Amino acid sequence: MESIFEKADSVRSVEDICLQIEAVILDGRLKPGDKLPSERELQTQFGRGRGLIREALRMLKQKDLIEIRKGAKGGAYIKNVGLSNISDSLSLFLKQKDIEPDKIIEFRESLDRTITTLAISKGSREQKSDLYKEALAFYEKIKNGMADKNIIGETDRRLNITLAKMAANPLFLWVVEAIQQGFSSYDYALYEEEKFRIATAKNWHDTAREIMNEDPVKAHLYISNHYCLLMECLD
Amino acid sequence: MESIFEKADSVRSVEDICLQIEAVILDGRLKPGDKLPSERELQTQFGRGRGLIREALRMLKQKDLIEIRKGAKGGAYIKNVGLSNISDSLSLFLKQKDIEPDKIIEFRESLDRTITTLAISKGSREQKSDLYKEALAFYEKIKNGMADKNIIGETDRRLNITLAKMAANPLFLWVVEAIQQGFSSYDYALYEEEKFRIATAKNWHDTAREIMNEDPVKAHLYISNHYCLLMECLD
DNA sequence: AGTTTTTAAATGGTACTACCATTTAAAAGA
DNA sequence: TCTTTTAAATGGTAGTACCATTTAAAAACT
Repeated sequence: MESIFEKADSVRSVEDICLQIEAVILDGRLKPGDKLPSERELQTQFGRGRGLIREALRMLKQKDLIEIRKGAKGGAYIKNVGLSNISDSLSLFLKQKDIEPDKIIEFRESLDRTITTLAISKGSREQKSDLYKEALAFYEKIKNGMADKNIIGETDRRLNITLAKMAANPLFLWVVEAIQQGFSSYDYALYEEEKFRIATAKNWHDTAREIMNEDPVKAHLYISNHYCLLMECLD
Repeated sequence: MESIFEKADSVRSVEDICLQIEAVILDGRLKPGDKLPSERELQTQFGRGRGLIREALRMLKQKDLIEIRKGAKGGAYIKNVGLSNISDSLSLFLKQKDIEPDKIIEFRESLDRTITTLAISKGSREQKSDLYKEALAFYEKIKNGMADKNIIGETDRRLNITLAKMAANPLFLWVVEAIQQGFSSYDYALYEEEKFRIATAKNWHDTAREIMNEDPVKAHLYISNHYCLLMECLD
């Protein structure tokens, strides 16, 4: 079989193996969905033992670059680079640093304001009305007593993602996703008591409406209100 | 020796080992600087082969939770959680997604504006005047023909970090550091030609002055100007 | 006694072999 | 043709042996 890799450096073997594999992924020689050679084949291509190959694959998996399947037709498959590992690291970072809730709220609020502004100026009419419909449905459900926390949390999350997508800039989407994984716990608190649950859902509805109306000032007011609620709720 | 770990789950061994080790780090049973038992000792504590232990340690190293040293007194030492792996993942993400420069600029501009606003309202007098002094010195040096690109880049980077610290919120600092690692290249472009180099340094000086004067509106103007220069420069 | 050199122990780095578990696809059987 | 069985490919795990590096203790030398 044709070898796509070179013999690995004798010191820092694992790093070298990782870099070579990363390279073929990044420069497009292997695309998402493609399969790397089997461990035993890589063993011969890199001229290194299987243990080192496995260590390298673990690192790439941790970086979320590959996915490993068992059995025949198994092996390391190239993934679409996602954000899970970043989010993972971030939540680790936040846990260890023990960051205060009000700092998180401050950050998220400013992020939301920026994203909202962008969403209003860049989002399409259709996106805006879709967002509004989703927020309205959410509000209605909550008003009618729907209270499954998992579903509520998931919907809240999806609304945030939808909004971030409207900003038409993947970097904002990245931060939102990273942050969201780190603090779903806080938002869940907001949906614990009925009082906050309804107020928050109504607030989402109001925000989405103002985004549809393309009124950034009012939208920002509702966003502030959202985080006031959250602050109040956390006491 | 007293065992701090339990026998690992027989399926998903590596993940289980990782989780157990992460746990003792996160709940403080082991602090930065402490050493994990040797691979051979972990082998017996987890009741698994050495290969699996090594795979788990690789993952933790990739997460930047531990540092591995060779020789006697070697082993896995707990690290202070940093941002290197996050920045790493981010630049990987950006490379693969091939994000357009103007999206990056848009993101950074809005980030800078927010940070500046916060810096003005939260930063101490002393921090503000320090920032100004640093920006002034930077401007003077560049005017007088100092042109070492490495030093210039480093100074620009430090100014950004200083500003981010004034915002008194570690999350902003995190994003700035992560972004900076990903795109130092763009900023370097700005300091290539003398025309842009001087204009940019002057702009930094103006921005810092307005921050010291606590005038967010003017400061924002200069920030916009900075990114206009960058856009212009990239053509 | 003090300094340098040598040695030994601890530990991570690597290779190799053997076998198990899972998955897929081909072969055999109904 | 459909179902069952079998075999091959591949990742998962264990274990052993040996190398390379680092540290600290022991020995040798002034």
